[in-house]
Amino acid sequence: MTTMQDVARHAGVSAMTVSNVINDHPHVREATRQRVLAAIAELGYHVNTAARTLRQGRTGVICLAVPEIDRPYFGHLASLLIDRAADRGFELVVEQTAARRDRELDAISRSRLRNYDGLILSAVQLHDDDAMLLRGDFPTVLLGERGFTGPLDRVVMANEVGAALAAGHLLDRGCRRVAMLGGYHSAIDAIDVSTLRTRGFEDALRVRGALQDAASVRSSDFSFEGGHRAMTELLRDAPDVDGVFCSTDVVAIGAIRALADAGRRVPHDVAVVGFDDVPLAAFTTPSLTTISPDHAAMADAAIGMIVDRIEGARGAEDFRTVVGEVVLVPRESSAR
Amino acid sequence: MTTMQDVARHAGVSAMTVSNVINDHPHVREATRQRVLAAIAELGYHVNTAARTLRQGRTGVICLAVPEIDRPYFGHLASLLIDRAADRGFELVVEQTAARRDRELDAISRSRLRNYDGLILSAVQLHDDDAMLLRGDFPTVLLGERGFTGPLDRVVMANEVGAALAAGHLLDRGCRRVAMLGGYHSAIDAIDVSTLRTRGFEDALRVRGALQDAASVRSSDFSFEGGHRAMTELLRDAPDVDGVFCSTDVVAIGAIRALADAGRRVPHDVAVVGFDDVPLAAFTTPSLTTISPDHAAMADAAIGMIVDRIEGARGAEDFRTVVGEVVLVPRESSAR
DNA sequence: GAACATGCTTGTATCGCTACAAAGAATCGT
DNA sequence: ACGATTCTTTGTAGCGATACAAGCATGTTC
Repeated sequence: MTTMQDVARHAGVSAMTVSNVINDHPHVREATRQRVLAAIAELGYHVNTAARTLRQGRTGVICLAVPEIDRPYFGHLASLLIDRAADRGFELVVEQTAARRDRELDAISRSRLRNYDGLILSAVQLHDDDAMLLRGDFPTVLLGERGFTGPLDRVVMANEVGAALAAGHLLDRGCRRVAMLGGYHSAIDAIDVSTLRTRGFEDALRVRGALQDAASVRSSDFSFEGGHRAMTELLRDAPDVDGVFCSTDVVAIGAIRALADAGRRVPHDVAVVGFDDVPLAAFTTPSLTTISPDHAAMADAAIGMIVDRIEGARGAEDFRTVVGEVVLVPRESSAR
Repeated sequence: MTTMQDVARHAGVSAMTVSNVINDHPHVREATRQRVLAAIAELGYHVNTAARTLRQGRTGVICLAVPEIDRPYFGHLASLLIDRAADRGFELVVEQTAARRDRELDAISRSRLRNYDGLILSAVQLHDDDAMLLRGDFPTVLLGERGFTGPLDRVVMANEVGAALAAGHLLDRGCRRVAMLGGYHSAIDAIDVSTLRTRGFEDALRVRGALQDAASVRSSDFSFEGGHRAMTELLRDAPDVDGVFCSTDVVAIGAIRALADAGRRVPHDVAVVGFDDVPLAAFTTPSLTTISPDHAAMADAAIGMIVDRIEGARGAEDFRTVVGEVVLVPRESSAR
C-alpha cells in the first residue's frame, strides 16, 4: 500500500505538504500542488481513512440501522436520508439489525465502536430500560417510535392520529364490520409501532361506538406473506368483514391479495387502508388508500438533529422530539 | 473517550493484557480476565475501531454499493447478502451510488480508502474502460452485469436467456403484438442490463419470426412511474399491443397500473411479464409472471468470491464469473 | 538442584495520518 | 535597508490499538 510518505518522497516534498494538498489547505503554491497531485495520480495513492479517522476522531459517515432492509418503507426512508445527509456533507450507510431486539442493541453498541459519527436507529422494539444503553455521548437519533421516553433525540410519527384517520375513513365509507391486521397489544413498557397504531385505531372506533370485539385485531409480521396469512385467517373467522386497516402498506398489499384469492372484491366487498404511503402504494391495482407520513420532513429532521449533535450544536441535556405529520391519501382500495 | 490504557490502569494490568482479553487470546488467567472485563463494563469501554483497523489493516466490513437503495430488487439482494456475509463472519453495509456513472466510480475509489475489506458493486453503467479503475488489489465483485469483460470477479444473470424465455412465453400464450418496456439499445462498449434483456427479447422474437418494428421497444427508468409512463405512451402509439415484457418487475407493476388506468384488463387484453421475481411479484393483483433469477445462489456466489479474495484464497490473475440461472415463473399476469 | 518447558504478562515499536507550532522564504511599507 | 507581514513548507508528536518478542513466574523433569 502506498502511503503519504511515498507520495511525499516521489514529489520531493514533506508528508505534511501532501496532507495540505489533499485537504485543500490554503497556502500551498500552485506549482507544488500540481507536483503533489501528479505524484498521487502516478502512484495511485488513496488516503487511508483508518489513519485519518484515528487522528481526526471523526469519519464523516452516519449509520442508518434498520430492522429489515428488504421492506419498501425502509428503502424509501434510506433513500431520503442519504440525500439529506449528502447535503450536509455526510455519507450515510445502511446496516440491518434484523428486527431482533438483541441485534438492535448490538447495532447500537457496535456503532459506538465503528467508524460512524452518528447513528440513526429505526427501532422496532426498544424498552425504556434501553435508554440507559443509548444514553451517553454518542450522537443518536431514534426514528419512528412514539411511546419510548428515554432521554434521546427522536423523530416520530403521529401513529395514533394516523390510525384514527384510517378508522374514521373506513366508517365514513360505510364499513360496518371493520378489522385491523398487523395490530398488537403490547405491554406498557415496550411500545412499538403496532401497538400505537392499534391503540389509535381502537380508540377512534370506540369514540364512534363502532368498536366490536378484540378478536378483529390480528397480529401479523410486516411482510406480504404476513398480511396474506392474517387476512386469510380473518376471513375464516369473520367472513362479514367489510373494512380492514393494515398497520403497513406491505401488510395491506398481502391482504388485498388474500381477498382476491378468496374472491372478494376491493373495495366493493372490503375496503382496505394501509399506512406508510410507500411509492408502491400509488401503483398497485387497486391503488392503496393509506396514511401518508411526511417522509421528507422526517428525513430532514433526522439528519438535521444528528448533524447538529455531531457538530456539537446542542447540549448534552437538550433532547428534542419531532413529530411527523400524517395525512390520509384516499385511493381506490377504499373508494366505495 | 475511554481508551484501553484507562481500562488497563483501572484493572491494574497492562494495555496488552486488556487487548488479549478482548481478542480472546489464550494464556490469560481467569481471574485476570474477570478483572479486566469488570473494568471494561465499569468504564463503559468500547474498542476504537479506527485504531484497530489501522493496526490490523482489516475491518471485517464489506460494502455493497447499489445505484438506488429504494428499489425492491436491491433491498431483496441486500438482505440476502447481509445474511451470507454474516455467515462468513463479515458485516455488510449498503451504500448508494445514485445510478449516475460518476458516482459509481466514486464509490469504487472511495471504497478503497474507506474502511471496507471488499466491495460488491451492483453497477448499472460501466464501460470496459473502467476495468482499469477497478483492477488492482482491492477485492471487488461486480454484480448483475453480463457484457462487461474486464478482469474482475463477477456474478451475473442470464439476462438474455431470461428475456428470451419471457418472449417465448408471451408468444406461447397467443400474443401477436408484443412489446418491451424498459428496453434500450446501447453502444457496444456500455452494455447494461436493459440492453442485454432487450437483445435477448428481440433475438427470441426474431427466431420465431415475430419481430415487428423496433418502435415496440420503449425505454423507461426502473421505477413505477417510468413503467407507467412508458406503458401509457405505448398504448397511444400501438393500441393493439397484447403482450408486454418489462425489463424489471417494478416497471411491470407501473405498466399494469397504466393498463388499468386505460381500461385494459391484464391478462385478458394484455399479458405482462416482468424480470427479477422480487417478493412483491407474488402478491400483486394480478400476480406477476416474471423471470426469476436464483437470487440465493447469486448471493452465495458473491459473498463466497469476495471473502475468498479478502482472505487471499485466490491469486491475482484468477478471476471468475458465476452465472445465475433464471427460470420463468408463470403467474396471473400472463394466464390467458 | 540445575535445566527446561509452560503459563501468564508486559515493553516496545509501529500502523498512516494530521494538529500544532515554528521555521524559512518572499513581499511590503516606510 | 530593515523590520513587519504574509505566504509556504516542514519537524514533531501523538491518535489508540496490536504484533512481536522478551520477561518473569511457576511447574516439570531427570
